[in-house]
Amino acid sequence: MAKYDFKKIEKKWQKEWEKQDIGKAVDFSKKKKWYSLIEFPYPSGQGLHIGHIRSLTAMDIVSRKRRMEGYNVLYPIGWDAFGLPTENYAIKTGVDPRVATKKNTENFRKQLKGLGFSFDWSREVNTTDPKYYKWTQWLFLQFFKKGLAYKAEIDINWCPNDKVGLANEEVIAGKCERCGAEVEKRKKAQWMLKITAYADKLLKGLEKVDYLDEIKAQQVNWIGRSEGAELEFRISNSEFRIKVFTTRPDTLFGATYMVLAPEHELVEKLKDKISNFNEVEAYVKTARKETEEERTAEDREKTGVELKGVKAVNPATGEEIPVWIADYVLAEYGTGAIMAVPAHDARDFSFAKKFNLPIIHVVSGGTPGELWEGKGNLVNSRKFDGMDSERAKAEITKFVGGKKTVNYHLRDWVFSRQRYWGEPIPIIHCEKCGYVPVPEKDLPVVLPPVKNYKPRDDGESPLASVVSFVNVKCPKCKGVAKRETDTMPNWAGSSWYFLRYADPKNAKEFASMKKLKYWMPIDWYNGGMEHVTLHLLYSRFWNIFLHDQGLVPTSEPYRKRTAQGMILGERGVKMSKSRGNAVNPDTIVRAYGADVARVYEMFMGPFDRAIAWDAKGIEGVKRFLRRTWDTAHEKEIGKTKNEKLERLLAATVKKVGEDIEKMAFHTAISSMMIFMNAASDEVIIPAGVWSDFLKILAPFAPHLADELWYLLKNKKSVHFESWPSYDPSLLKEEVVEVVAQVNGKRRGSIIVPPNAEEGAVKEAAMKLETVSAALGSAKIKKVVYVKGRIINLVI
RNA sequence: GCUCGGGUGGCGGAAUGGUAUACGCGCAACACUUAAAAUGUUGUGAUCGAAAGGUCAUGUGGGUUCGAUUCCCACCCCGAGCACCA
Repeated sequence: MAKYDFKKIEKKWQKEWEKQDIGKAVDFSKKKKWYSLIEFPYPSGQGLHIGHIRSLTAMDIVSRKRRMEGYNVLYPIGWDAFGLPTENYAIKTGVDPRVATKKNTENFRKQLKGLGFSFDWSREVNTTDPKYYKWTQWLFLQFFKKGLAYKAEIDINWCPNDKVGLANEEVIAGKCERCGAEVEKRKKAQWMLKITAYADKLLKGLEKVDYLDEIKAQQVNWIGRSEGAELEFRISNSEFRIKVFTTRPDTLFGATYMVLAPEHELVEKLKDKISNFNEVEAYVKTARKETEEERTAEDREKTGVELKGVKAVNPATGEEIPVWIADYVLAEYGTGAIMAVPAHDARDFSFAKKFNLPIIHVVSGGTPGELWEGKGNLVNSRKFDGMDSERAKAEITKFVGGKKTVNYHLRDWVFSRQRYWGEPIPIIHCEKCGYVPVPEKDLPVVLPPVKNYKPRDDGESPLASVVSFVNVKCPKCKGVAKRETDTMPNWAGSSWYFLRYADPKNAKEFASMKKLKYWMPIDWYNGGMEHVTLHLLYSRFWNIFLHDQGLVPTSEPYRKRTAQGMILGERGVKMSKSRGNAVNPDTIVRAYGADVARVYEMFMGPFDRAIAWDAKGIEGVKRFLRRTWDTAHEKEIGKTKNEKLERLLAATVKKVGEDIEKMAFHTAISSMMIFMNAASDEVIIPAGVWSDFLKILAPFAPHLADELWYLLKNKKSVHFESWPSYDPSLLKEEVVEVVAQVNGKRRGSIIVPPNAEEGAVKEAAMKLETVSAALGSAKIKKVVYVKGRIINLVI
């Protein structure tokens, strides 16, 4: 018997599949369509990560099963190739990112092909290809034309040492990742996308999609919808008013002071009235310098300064209350100002304690003088006394002429990067005409070559140094104008790549409506947990927006979204180069083969849970596949009747089919192992049983399954076969073991037909010595009989 | 603090109201071998027992039930995400 030579087999079938184009997705096929998606990888210099295999294998299994079920399947692949690591590599070595990207994608392609994934390679996309990013730019302009892309002064992370604007992920604990210098905030005009305009749609859309609960929860959390009221407070002896947002208008009578964010515009406007303005100014300055890290640190002592000389009037009581500034109030949220109700808000409470501000209890519950954030009936609230707090919210809002409003934690999306390796933002700035979009015929705005990839000392992108790129004619007035030199964040290309897969070669549109109508929405999207907030939210935002413009057929892009757990290093810590515990996929594939690598990664544990790599565990899977090979060669596969095996096969087909849909791949594999263990005990295996087993094994271990399939003298690949069905009557056993219990405790068991009647079973059970011993002379009070399971005698 | 997961043998884990510990790893004994590896067979939660069998075990404490890993209540611990969001 030939040895299981996975190297030879895997190479052979990979070549054969390429020839037969088994991953080919056919546009407009009459078959039902199925679209499986994985997050397209970032082609890093390190090559494929062991974790990629887990996600890609899972969707490969689903895709292969769907093909066998008769679907026309789209399972595409591409490269999310813009981004920092390649750019940093260019800065360090001077290697053109285009060159590095080409090399890296070639390596990734080779690695992925070596794992036998059934991608439609003809639809490969690459976000750094001008033919691709032409449309990323075009899509940005659609946002611009609808007023959803705008420029605003916002804070960026600035490294004073490297003189460079940093991406959030480059700021580690408030310090520059590269040089360790303390990161500062700096104002810079940035392009923004108005995702907040879609907050409600992003929230509502979640109701009709099938995402893992924790994924939905994270999205909901991130959007952070909060219902409340906007109330106005008059400032004494002044025409100014302070607007506040509150979720607790019912506590208005307990508002004993107000707080403005240090950045609040009124601070400057009230300058003349503020007697301690020097102190105030100093506080604002420190607050501005503080890093996000410091400002939001846990258990931080509250700080603040009173605006002396300024009083606000509580609209409910008519009483004057002091106004403070403090950094616990955020300028970007709500109105940037709050009414402080120390008795019923933890933050206001600790602030009031520190600065000796009055605490007035206005909702019953808790102890007066102490914090109470729960509901109750109003007290100390004049005519509202006794009213329950829920109703009082509306009544008091009405009473003081406020209005109901909704606020979101979601912020607009900062869409500018002062970086080289990204899509140039296709905008021209003209003194006369303002921001003018680059005309469609001039797209793409191609990223020009540069000598130095490092952002400039003034914080501008290296593109700002390319004179021929910057200086252009205004498309509108033909006067002198300057090109935008900011590039897009790496989220841009990944916000719509799934649309391009439907029509990847289209030179006239980002994708044709006809093809989008055929393929969208994505039926199943799997990826990492680390992308379920931002990437998922951003791409949903783009899709919903494009749907509103009539450019894509569905509002939500993903019908179903799941996430795999991370693969950790051997002792359960994160895999990393620095820890030296990273497992190299190439080594694994070379030593064990692609099929073992695939099956092992699916067998390790529950798919959605993080799990530690186990060098020993992979041996078990190796044995399983080798045993399958041995069985195929040693046993006679032929004409025979074997009811036991037929029953087991039926149960296995059912289990594997159901488990794939639940992503319970590990139990699917364990049930195939059980079948194999039984099959290897037989001398002759019925050919039909063996064929069906190979079919259900095929999505998991596609190479081995095909090899053994051809061994049976089949002419076409197992991957063109239909997913097997099973005879449900085979699942019914002819005899069953019924456990005999006395008072719920197992005392023995009896073998009976599945439909045996209670009387007969009871009689048989009582004949058991162990049962009669347990019963003794006691009287049976009750009998609980569950057919095929248990009989419980209660005494 | 809030939200979402999770806690079961030496280890990864299975079982979603009905035989707890499937499957795999590890370990032990045996067979094959000059030997080792590989392979195969058998065993493997703890504890008492020569055995038959008993008792105890699914984070902790309570509850519902004939019966709870599974359902309910309270608590403890671990992981992930968010977080001075008014």
